[in-house]
Amino acid sequence: METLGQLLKSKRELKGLLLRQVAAFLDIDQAILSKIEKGDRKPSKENIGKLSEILEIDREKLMVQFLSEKIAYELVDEDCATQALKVAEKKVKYYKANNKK
Amino acid sequence: METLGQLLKSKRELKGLLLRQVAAFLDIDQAILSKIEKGDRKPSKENIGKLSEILEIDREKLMVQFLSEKIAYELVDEDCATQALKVAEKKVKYYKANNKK
DNA sequence: AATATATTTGACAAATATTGTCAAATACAC
DNA sequence: GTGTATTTGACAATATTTGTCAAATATATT
Repeated sequence: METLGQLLKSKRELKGLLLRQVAAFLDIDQAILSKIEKGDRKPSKENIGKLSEILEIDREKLMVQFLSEKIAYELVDEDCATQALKVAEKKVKYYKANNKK
Repeated sequence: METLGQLLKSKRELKGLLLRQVAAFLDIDQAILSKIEKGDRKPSKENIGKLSEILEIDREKLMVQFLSEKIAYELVDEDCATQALKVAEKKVKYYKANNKK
């Protein structure tokens, strides 16, 4: 299963861009971008936006990758992970329906 | 929709326990427990275990409440929340199937 | 193999966030 | 009113995240 980092790296290489170049565009140190690709650091939301631009990846697709990976990582050690996700889905729907502001 | 804090508070009151008593059992300051019930602070995993004991709530039920609330809170502002949850579910299943160790 | 360039890694500091402690403020019962 | 329970906010102590940098490693070119 492809990780966010792997996706970013393969797209970057496809475009023939260097870490240095992409990092400059994101305005971060290239060490951080390297770690993001390696999965050692999480990108910020701002990073995601910029990455979707420069690598021409659909923003929403990237965001889903990012969020789902974060959540899955948080839950991987929990026995009741799947159940928690189902309940979370209900809660999100409930909040969104009611808490509009 | 009932929050984790509301569940904890109603169970505590049902048992006629004071914040002070429950907090002592959890070995935390009662101010923290009050905030947990109010939803201002998150309980630790250890807290959850102790709470399930003293309030006689099924541990897994409490854990699901806790985790799902945390996740829902993280996602509530995201447009693609539901999609992210579905992908997260796949990832969790994938990790669990493969990463056994 | 030697050089040049790209990437990765680790150590560390700076900035943020979380957590615990305490006392004062508020609410509630009698 | 008094007494007790709960809530709140300020603050310190801790832990986590984030950024910076240089050295180590890998990769490509000649």
